[in-house]
Order: sequence, then structure tokens, then C-alpha cells
Amino acid sequence: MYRTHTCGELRVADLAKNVTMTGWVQRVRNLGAMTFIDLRDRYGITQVMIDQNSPDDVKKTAETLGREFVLQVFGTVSERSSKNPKMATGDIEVLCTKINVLNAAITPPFTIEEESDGGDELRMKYRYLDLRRAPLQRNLMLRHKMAQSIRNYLSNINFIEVETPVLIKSTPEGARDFVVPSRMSPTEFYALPQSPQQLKQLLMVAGYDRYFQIVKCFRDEDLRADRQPEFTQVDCEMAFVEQEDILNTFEGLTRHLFREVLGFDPGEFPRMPYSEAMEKYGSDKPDIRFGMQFNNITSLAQGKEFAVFNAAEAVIAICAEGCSEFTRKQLDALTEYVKRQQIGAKGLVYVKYGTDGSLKSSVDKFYSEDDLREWANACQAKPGDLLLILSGEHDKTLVQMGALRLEMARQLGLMDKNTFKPMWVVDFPLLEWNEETSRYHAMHHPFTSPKPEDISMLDSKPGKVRANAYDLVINGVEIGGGSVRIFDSALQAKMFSLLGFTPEQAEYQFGFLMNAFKYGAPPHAGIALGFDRLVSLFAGLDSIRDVIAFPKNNSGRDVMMDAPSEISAEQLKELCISLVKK
RNA sequence: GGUGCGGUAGUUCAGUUGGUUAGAAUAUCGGCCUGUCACGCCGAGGGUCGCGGGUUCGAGUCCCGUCCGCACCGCCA
Repeated sequence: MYRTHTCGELRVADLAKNVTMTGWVQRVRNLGAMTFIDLRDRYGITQVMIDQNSPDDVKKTAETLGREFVLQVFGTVSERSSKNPKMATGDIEVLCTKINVLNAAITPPFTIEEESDGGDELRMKYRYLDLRRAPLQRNLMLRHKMAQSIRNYLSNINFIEVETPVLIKSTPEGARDFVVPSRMSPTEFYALPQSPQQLKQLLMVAGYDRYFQIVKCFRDEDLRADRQPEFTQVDCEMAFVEQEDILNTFEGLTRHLFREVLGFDPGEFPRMPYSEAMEKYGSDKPDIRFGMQFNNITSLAQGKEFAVFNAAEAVIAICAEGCSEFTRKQLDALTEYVKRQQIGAKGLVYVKYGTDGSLKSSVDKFYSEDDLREWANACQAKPGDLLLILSGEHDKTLVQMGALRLEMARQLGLMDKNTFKPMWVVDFPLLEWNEETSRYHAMHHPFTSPKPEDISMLDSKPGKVRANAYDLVINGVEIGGGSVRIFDSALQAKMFSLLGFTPEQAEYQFGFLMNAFKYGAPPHAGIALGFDRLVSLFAGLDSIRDVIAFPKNNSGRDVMMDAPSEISAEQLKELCISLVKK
């Protein structure tokens, strides 16, 4: 037996016990006649003490120890003469009687402590060392706890977890597929699932009316702090349900997680139609931890001499509370911010509503103080506030203002990591016009059901048709999305034709699903939650990388094992693949 | 594909207007130290300034190219 106790469990109650512990050397403090060793495992740190009365071989071994050596320590639990209230085990230490060096270690390239001195790149290359650090261990334990909690909750309400294959068929819609060559069918390829969408719908046809799976999904697209090429979804589907049933079930799951993991109940989730989210927040994933909703002042702003507003489709204002004292420098910086290529506004108009009731703007030449007061009233501004105004094409201006609103919230510290405001965004458009391909694309996916009352517009105004589709949004992060599915093969065929598929193409790509629907498909609907994002949100992190054990870097590389990599000529030959230089 | 920021000791960073031998902290190594727990004190070693080219009497510093990292836009049904 290697150990009797972990490094996190000994207390005063254990005094005088003979114990054996294993772990890594966090630090050695040699004071001359006495030496302290901090021994660490994933349960904590315990101090090991060696003094003049210790056996000679123990004293000799102690001199050879370095950081991250793996030790087995034998000793007696004793009370410290000077205690450390900052440590859980700070009242005791282990008087060492014997040390086995189980393994020596070379000096690690960065410090393995709560706050490492290593940069992101280096810590990624030596991920197994970074994972020894307490913050990463806490993240992975949180992830485990949340996964357990989800499995328990869903199992208790009759969901079963079913594994679906990872080697499946490539589909043209949506993200780029990762593709795997087939040795036994040369010239043909598997694709890794972007999500098990069709498979879970087939499970509904098969009668497994409550399915879930915590499952890896793959998308060959560029990365972000919250996007990895392989990521984990809580994938769910239910049969004989309507949208309302899905929203209630998964609001229940999410609230359960908040209660069980974070210890509070966020209350009922508000619901907001997509159109309202865009008009009020300029985003389909509004952060409602703070206000600054949009005010459309187009009619108030037009009809004067200011050509920019007169020519604009929309003039949108937000009110930044208590910001009337913003300096010229700050306002210039905000103007630069909205003019950045990423945002693309032409300029920024401001109105300072002074604490003395005065109104000063960057467009005083064109508007009287009374005009400005009307704007301020429309925005419910108070003395001391600042109005920020953007104008231009309607949809673009909303999105630009959405970015400015978030930037203001960052500057004003309104994004509190300990506040959680979940919500549902509902009634998404069914289709989205794509300029590049000059056709409609499914906004969610091609199996999404239109709202029954909008079906009549499918031919006349396809862009206006709303879908029975919904997103779960928490603090401005898209945590999940789903829809009621089409279960009628005629309607599904119509959708494919709207999306520009010929019947032959639809048959080739989705024939197995359409065929299955002919054998008695139940009404069904589902949702998928981004598990990495949910964990990182609960952990208070902006990036999902630190809740994933072995993530990819910004370029999609695993810098630890150096993947992707070239493969041998033999492997290529076996797969009948020849490479073309780019 | 694009925009921005960055790349200097093992590590995290500083380095002024282009000018002597490129610094600090930390880590590492050696010495001293009986209550440390970010131990303390003394000392030592440690540099292809990402890479290539250019301007210059002289480049870490300026210019061009390139590679890499991070954030974002496009993209992500």
C-alpha cells in the first residue's frame, strides 16, 4: 500500500497517528538544522518536518530533493508549534521517519502554484504540469460535478443516455466537417459529427422518447476563446412534446445546476422574441445583467439640418448612467472604438446631460437644447447621464450599438461574474439570406419547424417566416439552442427545396432521415447545451480552454503532442491518398 | 481571408531620441541559518533580443518581409 492518507485530510484529531503519504514536492524550506517539505497531491498540501533528531538517511535524502519529486513519506502526525491558519492542514505536520523517492523530476519550466509565472503558450505545451495546479484541478472537478448533476437530473426524469457514432456522413449544410478517410472504401470519407442531430431524431423515430448524451462534437472552423474545434454538448431530444415542454424541462435542468453547484436559484427565465432582442440589445444573445437598452430616436432626430441623421434608416441611442463627465479623450476613444473595422460605424454622436440640467452635444450646430431634451426624455436620461448615438442602416446600426453597449458595460464594470441572468430568446427567423451563395440558409438547421401560423408565407416572404427555435442565453453567452423539428416528410421536402436542394441532392444527403420519417415519426423537439461554455460560465472564466483538460490553441493545434502532424507514405498509400502542395 | 496587440535570461517583464559591458524579479546552483510556510541573508551561473533582409559609423530600438502567440471580425446549420 503506497499511502494511508492523502495530503489534504490530516487534522489535529489525527495526532500521533503513524501515516504514509505520497505526493509531489511543492517546495523545500531548508533552515539549516531543520527542513520543511510541502507535499502536494490533488487533495491538498501537508507539511513534512525533518529536524536534527530525524534519522541520518532522511536528512541526507532531504538535501537531494527538488521541486516536483515524487515522494512516499512515512511519519507521525504532530501538532505544529507555529500554526498556519491559511492552510487546511495548517495545525499539524508529519514528523518524517522515512522517505522513499519514488521518482526524481527535472526542474519544471514554470511554477506550479495557485498563480503560475508561466505564460499561456508554455503552460499549454506542458499541460500535464499546468493541470497539477489547484485552479485547473478545481475547474476539472467542477466540470465533473456538473456532468454528474446533469446525468442524475435527466435520468431521474426518464431520459436515457445513448451513444451515437463518431464516424458518420458528411453534410453540406452548416460548419465545415472534419473528415476521415476510409481504408476499406478508398475514395470515400467519413465525417465527424458537428452534432448528432439526425441520429437523435432517428432515436425519436425509434421510440426512445427522452434521449440525452454528453457528447463530443466537431467543427472545422476558426477558433475563439469560447470556441474549440472539438467541444462537448449536452445533446437532448424529446418526442411528443411542444416547444413549451422543452423550455420548461431544460429551464428545470439549468436551475437545478445553479442550485446544486452554485447554491442559488436564478428564478424563472424571462423569454424574449428574437426581434425584441435585436431592437433593444442589438444582439441575439443579450446580456441582461445591466440595462442600457436601445432607444430608437429616428423620428425625433430627423427633419433638421443634420444630413447624416436625415439620410439614416435608423438613429439609435443608449443612455450611459452617470457618464456626463466623460472627457474629450474618453469620447474620442469610444469614437475610435466604433470606427474600428470590426464594428464599422462611421462616427459617434454624444449628448452630455449635465448635473446642472444643461445639454451639450457634438451636434449643437444642428439641434437646439429643446431638441436634445426630447432625445434625453425618450431615453429616460437623468441629469448626469450621457447619450451615445449611432445611425445608419437599420440592422447594421443595431449590431454596432450592441458592440458599443457591451464596451460601455466593460468600462463601467457592469459585467459582474457573480451575477447570473439566464433567459430564453425565442421566435428566431427560420431562414437567413446569404449574399455569397444568393440563397436562403437555415438559421438553425434544415430540420427546424416553421411556426404553423407563418407557414403560409413560406413561398411569398420566406425571410419573414419565424421558426419554433429557441436559445438559452446566460449573461450574453449562447449556452444552448434547439428547435421543434419537422416530422412531416412533405414539409421537410419543401424545406429542402427552399434551401436550394434538388430532390436528388436531398435524397443523397438526407435520404435515410426522410425515409425513416415515412415509418411513423413522432412529433419531436430538442436542444443542445454547450457544456464547456456552461462550465466556464459557472467557473467565472471567459475562455473555455481552462475547463478542458487538453485544449487546442488559437490555430487549432495541440501544442503538447504537436498535432496535427504528417503521416507516413505507407499510411497515405494504404488510404489511396496523394498530397497536393498548396 | 482581415484588424489590433505581443515575441528580450528557464519564466514573467523593463529597456528613454538609434550610442559604453542589455537590466529587474523570480526560478536554478553554491554557502549560512532550529519554526518556516511567498522563509531570510550572502554569492554565482544564465541572452541567436522569434527568424531573414535593409537603412546607418552604429539597430533590442527605424524600415520591409516572414514565422509564432493572444483577442476580435469574417466564418461557426
